[in-house]
Amino acid sequence: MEITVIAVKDPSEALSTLKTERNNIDLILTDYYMPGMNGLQLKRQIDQEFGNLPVIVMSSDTNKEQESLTCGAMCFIPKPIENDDLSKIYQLALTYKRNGKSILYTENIQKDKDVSVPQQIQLLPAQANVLKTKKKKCSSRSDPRSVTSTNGSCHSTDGSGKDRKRNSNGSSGDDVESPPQPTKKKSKIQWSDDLHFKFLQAINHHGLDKAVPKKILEFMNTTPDVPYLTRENVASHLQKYRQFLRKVANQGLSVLPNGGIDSMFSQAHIRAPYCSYYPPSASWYETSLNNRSIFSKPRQALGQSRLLSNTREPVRFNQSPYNYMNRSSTYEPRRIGSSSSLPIISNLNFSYQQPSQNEGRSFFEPALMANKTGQSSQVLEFGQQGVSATNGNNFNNNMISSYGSLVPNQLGTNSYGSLVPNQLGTNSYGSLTPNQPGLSSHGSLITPNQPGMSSYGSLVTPNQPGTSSYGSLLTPNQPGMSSFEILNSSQPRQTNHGLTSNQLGSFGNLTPNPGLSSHGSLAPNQPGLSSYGSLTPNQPGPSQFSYGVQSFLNNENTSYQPQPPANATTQPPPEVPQLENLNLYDENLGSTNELPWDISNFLFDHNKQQQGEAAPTTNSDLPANFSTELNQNFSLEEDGDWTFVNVNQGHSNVETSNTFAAPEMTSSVPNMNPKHAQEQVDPEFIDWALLDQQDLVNEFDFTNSLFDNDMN
DNA sequence: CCACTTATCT
DNA sequence: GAGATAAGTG
Repeated sequence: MEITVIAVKDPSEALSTLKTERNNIDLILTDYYMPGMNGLQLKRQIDQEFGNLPVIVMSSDTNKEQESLTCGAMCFIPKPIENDDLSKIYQLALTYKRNGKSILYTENIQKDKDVSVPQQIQLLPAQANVLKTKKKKCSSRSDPRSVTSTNGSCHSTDGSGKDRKRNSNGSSGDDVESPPQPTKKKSKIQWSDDLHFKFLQAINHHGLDKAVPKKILEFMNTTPDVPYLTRENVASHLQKYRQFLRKVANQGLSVLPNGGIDSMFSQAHIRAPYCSYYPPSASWYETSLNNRSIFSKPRQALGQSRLLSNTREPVRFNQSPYNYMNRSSTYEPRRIGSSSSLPIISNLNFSYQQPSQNEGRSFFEPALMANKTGQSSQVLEFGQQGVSATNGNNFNNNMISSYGSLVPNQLGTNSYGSLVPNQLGTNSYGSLTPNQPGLSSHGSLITPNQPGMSSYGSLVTPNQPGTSSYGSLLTPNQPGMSSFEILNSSQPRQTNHGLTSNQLGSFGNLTPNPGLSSHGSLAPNQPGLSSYGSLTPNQPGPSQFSYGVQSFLNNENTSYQPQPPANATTQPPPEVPQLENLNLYDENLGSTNELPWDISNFLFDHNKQQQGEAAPTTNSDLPANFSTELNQNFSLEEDGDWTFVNVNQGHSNVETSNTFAAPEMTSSVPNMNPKHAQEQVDPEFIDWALLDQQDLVNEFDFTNSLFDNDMN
């Protein structure tokens, strides 16, 4: 039999030749490296356009052998080609020609004793699989060559097996003639983080609902270095991924080991690349909200700060107990990081040399700080933006959690506050370095989190489309997402609980937000708006009122009595802010005036007497069993290294002369949800500001006192 | 038949 | 448990 060789100069010509000569071509011999596309890409293209044709890949780069075989090359021939090889290629071609250019060449070759396969030429296991597939499908295609003589019979399952799954032992009469197994086992696709990341990118690109295997595969193939994947590979992975999402959606973060992120710590890490995507489930979302005081104070929780400060102010870590005014954050059972136990200290990998006495605290001594202060660094506190703003020292709270290893964490373990990159496959908490693709980022400093990931408290982390942003500093989150505690502005139509102005309701921002009410912002809000507990006076304007502005810029009187604009004719009467003014945006509910969180966790009655009346003199204090309760909450041993402190022990009123008197405590908890029964609470008597001011009480001194007391 | 999802197997 | 593969579906 005669064999004709058609030589072409490049892949595109090969393809065009195939178009016209498809029926006359039985075997393709290609180089690996070629202009335009490599040999495997060419093969892929051929597969798509012309069906399976045996392709032999040649290259001097023997590193490409494995890839070639994995990608379905018939065999790989290292260059330089030897005479021997040529003859074998010839034999192969001849064999195929003889048997028709069906894909079913594998067994034929092996049967054909004449044909000896060169050593480097390894039969691709996949061929056997293709063979099986073809068999099962009982092809009725008209092309006679698609069915070989050796395997012409279609073993129909005659419909009876329709509702039956396959047997565990597939040999029950299935294979009329089971093909010889290839010598090499088909290698499994390893969904590495990198690969999964690309998978996520594809999902992201198409949208989760529209991402189907084929589209995903196409998208992934646009990026170089993606190993050859079949649609089935992707489909399988997609199935697993969806299973994961479902699980997370159903259970929220409880899907994580032992019910919380911090428990992951002791788990070392979450396995499975699937774990790198947390859809903002309802509970998670709610949890986030619960974590913030609507009243005031840019503060605790995610979203840090220090890097924005050019001061040398020592970094302070974890002011969690300080957060006592925000009961919901510490008592909130589902709050991220507080839901179960704290990390086990023995898991921490500190590598820290204690500095000499006069070295002072530095950014690099998180471990020491944590231990010395007893401020048991909590995972939940990934990098705060601190309330030290009250002292004009903005951003000097911790931005990394207190588990600040100075050495790289171990492979496969999560990274908390490390200064070095965490390892592949691990999540990153408060690290200074970027986390790895496909992983969530919690409080990292310079961690651009990856697509498909939510961003928690990262510093310069532009989070990706379709993800929510929690507490990031420079993180413009994407349209349609809510933004919590971020530093810069979020996108329109979002609620922003952050540091910068957003378009909608603003809580605890550092900058003014236009057009909306402002709670606890550090900067004045815009004219015509109400202001709650901001640090600066809100703007003069007709319908604004400012509650409890703890301004260090202006005197407090004016903070309660903002000056009308020059062109104002009359001073507007004070106006009690209404919750209706809040323009909350909930991802699920859309715009809503209803507070989406349960405020019953707030234990204090924030009513105060009346506007202008003398403030109550009772300092609010923590419940007597507060620390104990917390420690129990977190399964801490009372006398262990990890303990909560009662923050009120930390400072004295002398140091904090600007301490505001606490509101009178009553047993009633005001129901601040207007849609619920409001009962007898006169809105005019609600002074939200007091809470703020209590909250904002000289944190600087407080922190110092902690350090001073505890470091000796 | 194809591509997708789901079920099952390895 | 990850990934492959068969079965079911439109």
